[in-house]
Amino acid sequence: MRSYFHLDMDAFFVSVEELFDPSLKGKPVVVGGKADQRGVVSAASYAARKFGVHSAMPLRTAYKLCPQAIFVEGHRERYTEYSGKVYQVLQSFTPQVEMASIDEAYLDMTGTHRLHGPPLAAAGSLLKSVKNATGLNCSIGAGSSRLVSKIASDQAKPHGVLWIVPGQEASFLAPLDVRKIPGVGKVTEQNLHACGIRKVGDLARLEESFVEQRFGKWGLALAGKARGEDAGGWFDEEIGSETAPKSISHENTFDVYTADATALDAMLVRLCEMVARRLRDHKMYARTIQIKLRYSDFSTFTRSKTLDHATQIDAEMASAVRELFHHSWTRKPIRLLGVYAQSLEKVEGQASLLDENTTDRWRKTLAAVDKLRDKFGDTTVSLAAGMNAPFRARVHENPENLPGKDPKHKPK
DNA sequence: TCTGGGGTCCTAGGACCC
DNA sequence: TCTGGGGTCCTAGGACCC
Repeated sequence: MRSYFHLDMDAFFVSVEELFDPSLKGKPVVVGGKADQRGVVSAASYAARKFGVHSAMPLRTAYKLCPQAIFVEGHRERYTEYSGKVYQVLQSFTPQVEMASIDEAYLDMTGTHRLHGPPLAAAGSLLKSVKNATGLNCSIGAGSSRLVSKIASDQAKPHGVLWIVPGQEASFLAPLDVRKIPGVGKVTEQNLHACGIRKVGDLARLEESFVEQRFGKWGLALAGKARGEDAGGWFDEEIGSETAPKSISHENTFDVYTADATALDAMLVRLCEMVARRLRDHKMYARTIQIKLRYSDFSTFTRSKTLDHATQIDAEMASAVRELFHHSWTRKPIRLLGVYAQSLEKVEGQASLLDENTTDRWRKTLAAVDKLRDKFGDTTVSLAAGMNAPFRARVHENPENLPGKDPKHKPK
């Protein structure tokens, strides 16, 4: 019998902000941006949730529901730092740890009974260790599958522990709404409701053949989940197995919608630079390049192109992106632009369009550019001219970016 | 309700090949 | 020139998660 923990931080972003500003404690707090900004709620404190505020909700809606809430900008670096601290605690508890996102982790506890004792006691002491080391609350679910432990941690919130005794999985799951199953969102919930399926128990009772013909291949996986099994897909993978990224992307929503070709081009190039930089950091190459356009009416289009060789060079990406963009843009004002790198490979494309010599010069140029950006900030060096002037990187004469002006980027 | 940004996975049609 | 079937790649879109 296998044994898993799922640990989930309670209102993670809000709790980290409270560490830096204790006056926020107990108050309705919304992390994500100012109340009148375009954007959505990243996290809401429990006090704010009482007013119906929840993550992914537009900030303006949150303000209407709870005008007295304190709206704060997020601090990504802080969350990453504290996520790392949590990971350290978990690592010292057992090596079989996998962070599933910035604020949750799975632990494979199989065979740790002699070391840590029964699940409930082990989870309780882990909860305390996390609190002591970070000052943050979490909740832990324990069960015989990753899926059951995940659903259990959700039921345990806030700051609780819930162990589903082996054999009791079905009776634990049966009364829960189908929406509690990870992977069942708004649409699937509606589809299930339309068949009269509201509770996990309703789903578990159905014939497999019926579920398969009604919901396709993953309907089968769904039926398995209703019984608490890690059936197929991601849940089946071993805990701690390092996986390389499958895609790398950046997108930007404009404060003011724009149809200005120069501004749009500059944004596309910037997005390419950010994506290509991260490809180089991962030592990966992309064979498929995709763009995303969103117009002011929120209609959204994607266009992609598979290159004959994989690349990690800004200007090669930019030229593919420009081509895609100019073939799809209707010249209406744009709300969002995105650039995506897919079909990632660990090795460089063989049939590069550029000859060896050129490729090599690029490599050196980009390595130098990456260093400059590390030192002076991402916007210091731009290859905005792209293919037209590939080796004339421009250092902006912006005093903000010069050494010594910004204490964050002290020259070495 | 007036909707961010980073991802993963799945589906489905068409091209193309054997 | 009326037309099989399977496999793989490419492309577009969408559901879902945090």
